[in-house]
Parts: sequence; structure tokens; C-alpha cells
Amino acid sequence: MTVWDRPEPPTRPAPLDRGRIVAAAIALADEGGLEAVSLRKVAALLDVGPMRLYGYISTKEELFDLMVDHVYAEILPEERPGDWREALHGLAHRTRQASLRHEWLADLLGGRPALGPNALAVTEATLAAFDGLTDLDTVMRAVETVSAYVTGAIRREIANLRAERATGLSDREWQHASGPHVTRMLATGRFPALATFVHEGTEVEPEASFATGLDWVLDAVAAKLDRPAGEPFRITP
Amino acid sequence: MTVWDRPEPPTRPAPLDRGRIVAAAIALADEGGLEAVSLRKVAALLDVGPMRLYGYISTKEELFDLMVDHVYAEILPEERPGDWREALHGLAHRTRQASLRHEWLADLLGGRPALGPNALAVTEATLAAFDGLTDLDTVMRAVETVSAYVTGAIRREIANLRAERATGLSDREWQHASGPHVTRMLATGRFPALATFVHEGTEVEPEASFATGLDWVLDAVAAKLDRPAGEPFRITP
DNA sequence: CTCATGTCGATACACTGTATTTTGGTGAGA
DNA sequence: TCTCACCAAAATACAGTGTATCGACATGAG
Repeated sequence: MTVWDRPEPPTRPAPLDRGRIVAAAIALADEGGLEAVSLRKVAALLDVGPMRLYGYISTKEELFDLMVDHVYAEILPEERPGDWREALHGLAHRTRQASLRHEWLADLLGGRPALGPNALAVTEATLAAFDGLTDLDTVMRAVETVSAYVTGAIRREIANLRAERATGLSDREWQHASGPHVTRMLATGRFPALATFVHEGTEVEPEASFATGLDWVLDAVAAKLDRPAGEPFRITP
Repeated sequence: MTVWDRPEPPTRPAPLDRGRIVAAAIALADEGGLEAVSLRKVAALLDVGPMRLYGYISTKEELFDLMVDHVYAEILPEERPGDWREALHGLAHRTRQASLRHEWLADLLGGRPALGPNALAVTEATLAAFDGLTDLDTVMRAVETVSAYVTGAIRREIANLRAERATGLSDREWQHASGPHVTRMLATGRFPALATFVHEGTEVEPEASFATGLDWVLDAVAAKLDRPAGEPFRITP
């Protein structure tokens, strides 16, 4: 009677928990986008009946929230930033990188308030970088303005990326060459400004355009911080 | 034999066309959000079998694209703006207003490239306002930066609005009072900056915060326009 | 009057999120 | 040791989804 005779005990599947569920969902989404995430497929990936999931989440939306918060962990700054500008700059670029790794994030960004622990930690770190600099309202405006830009810019970038992938052509090539619809539209002569841009514009790296747009917005914030409006806020410890 | 005896001829339903389909879809979405839009319901609203729609639309995504472009008609400026700043300012506020009238627009904004005729017309009008002002790249950066901000800000505003509606409390009230989860989080002491904001922050009108954020971004653009980088672009007529 | 054509409705399929019911195993009490 | 109660998990069920396919019918041509 050796090991080889004895059958392996039936490998009891690792006990279920939110972590495993979220990981499976993210794997599916990374592969095939958000629409590839179905509770049935997630459950199947975990060798479990679909209904089991409802012990850990109560709706599919909740699963999405968990996925988002899981990615916010990748967005957390690794070390305390030197100043507010570095903080916002880093936040923006890490959010962008995360969205390139997990394109589905672009579909969810800004879709609902992010209140998971990691998202809160990210906000905390960002706000902390403004400690003692200006009044509370200005800080709020600064953070929200930059976040809005970041959300919007990332969404556009991912949308263009997908469009390119779908047509096999880069954005500019496509317009130049013969995106049938747009070319026809431009040919009508009703869009002279647009036509000028399409014909004389040059291709720009997405990252570069993200970065310079971001710099502009950060400059704007800097300008406002120069003239503090009221009591500077201090974190009450 | 009077009119009253003669039965009405069976009112042949108005012939189908994209316009009617899109209008029906928008009606449904205005009422119950994007998820209330199903091809079957749209078809039912038009007294038609679901498959009829595929003569006019080849996929549900296409219907969404048409809906978006339909709303872009509401975003078109009514009169030629005085200068670029007025153009961008107006574009931003009209987009926001449209999103408040059609909340589902926030879910679609930035989700994919907007290439419908009305969207193109909006872009045309915007670009035209920069005629002769700076080089082409700067104009592009300006328009894209502002658009990104607008998309992001609107998405956040609508997301908060929905959250409020769902809980019956305004954002700040909610955090103050006892959004159970967040309050618990704050109580851990791990988020001192956030806690300061929640406790000492004052409620701000969404429109005001949208407007000031927008002004900041427009200021940033103005600063860049002051120092033109290269050949100013002229619309080639 | 017949036949071809092509449009429209009905049916069908594979799948979705989730509610409800059935099952099976495990503990306590007799 | 046997039985019963409980409770987690699986199976089934339901009402819907987007879309492909097929069949009938009306309309126009020959």
C-alpha cells in the first residue's frame, strides 16, 4: 500500500471568499471586457454554483464596485509624495496605467462614487498632500477638477484605443485614409475647420496628450493656490 | 351613410424610420435609465415586432450612438460664439444641461468616439472659434482638455445625484449623519484628512463647483494661448 | 392568373441576473 | 444508535435579454 495506490483525497476547493470572487471577475474582465463578466462565468471559474456568490455579494453592481476598489490598490502611492503637485501628477498617471492594464476600468470610472477602502485611502493620501496649504474649499476644487480631467481623458483614450483596434487603423490614419462615414461628411464641405484638422493635424502619442493636458490643469491649480482665499485647512489629528 | 357609420380605416401606423426609433428609445431612457432600453420595449412602443428594428439599426450599440447624437443637437450652439472662451464655456454648460435632462447621457459620454453628424457639428463649431488664434496642436489640446474635464465632472455629478436619490440624503448630510460604511471607516482614524473634510467641509452647489472647475481649466487654456507655439492655424475654406 | 421577391412577424436560441425550491449532510437530543 | 431539525449548497425556475433564422403573406411583374 504505497502513496501511488491511495487515491488523492478529493481536493476540497479553496474556501470561497470575496477576494477569490473579485480576482476571478477581474481575470474575466481583463480578458474580454466588462461584458464578459457574468455571475455564471465567475462562479464556473471557481467551480461553484452561481448562487453561491450571493453569499458574498448581493448584486452584480456590488461586484463591479469591489473590482474597482481592488484596482484602486494599484493606484495607491507607494511613498508619500513631496508636494501636492507630485501627488496629483502621480495619482493621474497611476490611474491611467491601471486603466491600460484593466481597460474595463475606463467604463466604470466616475460611474458611481468610489467609497471602498482603497479608494478612500487614495483620496486620503491626495488630500493629505495639501495639508496647511489653502482653505478647504480650494483643496476640494483642486482635487475634483483634476480627477474630472483624469476620468474624462482616460475614457477618451480607451475609447479611441478600442476604435482603433476595431478598425485596425490608428485614429488619424483612419480619418485620413477613408473612415467611410467621416470622410463622406468632410467631403460635404460643412465642416471646414474639422477638415483642416484632419488633413493638417499630426498624430500625437496618447500619453503625451494626456500628460500635457494634465500639466495645464495642474498649472491652473497652482495659480489658484498662490492666492489663498481663506483659513488654510489643517488636518485635525 | 355618414362618416359615423363608416369605420375609421385601420390607422396604418406611421412608417418606421430611425427618427421614431431613436425618439422611442430616448423616451424610455429618460424615464428609466439606459437599462430600461431594450429592443423589445422600443419595438413595443412603436407597435412593431422587435426584429423590425434591425432594418434600421444593426446592433443595440448603434442605437445608443444614435441616441447620443440626437442629444448632441441640443448641445449645438444657437449662435456663433464671440470668442473661444465663450465657445468652450457654452459647450460645457450645454453639455451639462443636456446630461441633467437625459441622465443616461452621463453613462455614455466619452464611452466611444462621437462621430454622428451633430457631434461633428459641435466639434466644428468649437474648433472654428479658434480660427487664426494659435497653432493647431494647441487648439487640439485645449479642446480635448476641456472636453475631458466636462465629461469627468458631469459623470461625477450624475453619480452623486443618483447616490443621493438612492439614499434620500445629500452627499454631505449622508457622510455627516451616518453613511454607515464611510462613518465606520472614518472612525478607524486611518483617514484623518478625509475626516477633516467631512466634518468641516460645507455643502457646495453642484453647478457652482462645475462652473469654477471649468473656469480654472479655461484659465489654464488662456494662459497657453497667450504664448503661441507655432504657425497659427487657419481654416482652409 | 401565376410566380418570384422581398418584407415582416413569429419562433428559436443561448444567455443573463436573481428568486425559490430541493437536497444532502451534519449536529443535537432521545 | 437512531431520528429529527437545521442550514448551507445545489438545482431548478423565471422573466427577461440581444439577435439568427425561418415561414407566411402581400405585392408587383410577366
